[in-house]
Amino acid sequence: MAATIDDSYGSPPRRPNAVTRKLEALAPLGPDDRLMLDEWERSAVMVGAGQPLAAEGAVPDSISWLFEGWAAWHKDFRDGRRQILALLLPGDSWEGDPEARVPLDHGVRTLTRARIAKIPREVVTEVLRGHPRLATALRRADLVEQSFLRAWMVNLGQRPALERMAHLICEVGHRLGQGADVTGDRRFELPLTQLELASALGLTSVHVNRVLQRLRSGGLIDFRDGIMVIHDHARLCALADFKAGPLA
Amino acid sequence: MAATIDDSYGSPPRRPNAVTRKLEALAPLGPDDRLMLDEWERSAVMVGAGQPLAAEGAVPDSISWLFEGWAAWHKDFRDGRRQILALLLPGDSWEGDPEARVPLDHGVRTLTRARIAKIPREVVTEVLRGHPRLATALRRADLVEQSFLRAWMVNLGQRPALERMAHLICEVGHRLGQGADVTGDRRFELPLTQLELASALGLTSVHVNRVLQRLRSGGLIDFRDGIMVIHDHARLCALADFKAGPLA
DNA sequence: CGGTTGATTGAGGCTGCTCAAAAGGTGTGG
DNA sequence: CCACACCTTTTGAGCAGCCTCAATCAACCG
Repeated sequence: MAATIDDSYGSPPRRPNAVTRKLEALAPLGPDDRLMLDEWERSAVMVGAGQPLAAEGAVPDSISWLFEGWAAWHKDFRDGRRQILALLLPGDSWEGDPEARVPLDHGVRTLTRARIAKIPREVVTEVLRGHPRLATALRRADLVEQSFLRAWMVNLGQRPALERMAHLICEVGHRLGQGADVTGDRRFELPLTQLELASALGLTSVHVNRVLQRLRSGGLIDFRDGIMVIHDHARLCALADFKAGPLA
Repeated sequence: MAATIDDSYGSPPRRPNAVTRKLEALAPLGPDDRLMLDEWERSAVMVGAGQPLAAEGAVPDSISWLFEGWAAWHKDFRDGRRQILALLLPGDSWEGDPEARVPLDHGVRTLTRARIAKIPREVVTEVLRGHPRLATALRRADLVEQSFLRAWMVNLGQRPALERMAHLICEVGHRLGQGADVTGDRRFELPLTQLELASALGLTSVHVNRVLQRLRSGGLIDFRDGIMVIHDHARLCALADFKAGPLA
């Protein structure tokens, strides 16, 4: 299952890992940078689905990279409700601040099985000193992430459910599919239950279900067994008012 | 009008400017740091209410500090709708990235008359090199801001209108009133129209009006002529499920 | 004094929620 | 191999929070 996440677009074997691919899209890297990332990848461990990676209130002492699988930032309420603040896709990192020792105000947990490298803060700081291009790429990655957060906020604040869902699908498709072929259907794994989608969108799972059916019957998408197929990308983006950021 | 914003708690004259006050609350500053901030303040200019400070798509070449008055990040829609993403209060800054030249994905505009210092990026970078405590304070300020953004997102995604409004009031009161006396009413300027509140909360101005009336008739607050009075702070925070962040 | 902006109120309707139940899938134990 | 529990998806009925449209009123301003 998890192994197919990175390969849903049918690329050649032996390609660089997800982190390298993501960062290379943001800033040119040198061979030394790539070797460093490969070394980090070697320290990655496998974690099951639904595992907490960081609890609200914890003081992070490391930065983690997601080499494979999905995770999410979230805030939980006493009554069981949950808001997903951001999705973490292969290549993403979290616990981003390299210096200030501040407790987290949100939790992080895996959504699928995931391969994760946890690098102590000091090591990252030291490595970045000797790898300026890597540092630039990471800074840009942070900007991109914040840009997604703002778009997500607009989504929650301003869009009705149908468009909100369409926007999430466009965002994920865009983040995953930088190398997608534009003709024909786009297809990717979206390993979220309807309940998790609801937590991300600020809706109930019942309503998510009905919204997905409307998108399906409109011929825009298909979503079954964790596979999202976009039939009409142009119309979906128009509906969602989706605009790709300047960097991402 | 604007001159009273900083003085609504009736403090002695000649106290440090808003930026210094905010940063000192986050990390200890030295006399040299304070002098630097005073120097920056001297370069501040007055800007009218409702003026754009940065347009979506612009590539920022400076970092700006708000010494007096209010401003907001926002995203506009074609149809005239607007989402306010964050409020900027006296002491806050924006266009925060010191390096990457990335176009803004949101606009910034004043909500009131405001006094603003615009410092070129290179100057800031150079100054921070020689003022490590200032650099620490600014990094922490950035963390606090991101924490507010996440809380705002939860607000938009999960809370019904009444609680959403209560949460915004608590947040603003908290950010403004670090030195407030806790007994009796809390009172501060909230120079937003109901339409602007609606843009911040993802509601219509009509509904904002009704929600304010409910809070008023419940004895929780009073809001007239841009002055917010909190009668029952404990109940308001409980209603809003407001928790102050670890730093702020 | 007319024009504009913001606050307020009312009527009516739709979106999205709550409550409830059933169906399909999957893993577990007997 | 079946029974059972559990999770996810799906469907229905009814309700209410919030929106839309519209009009009125107060305050300010040229």
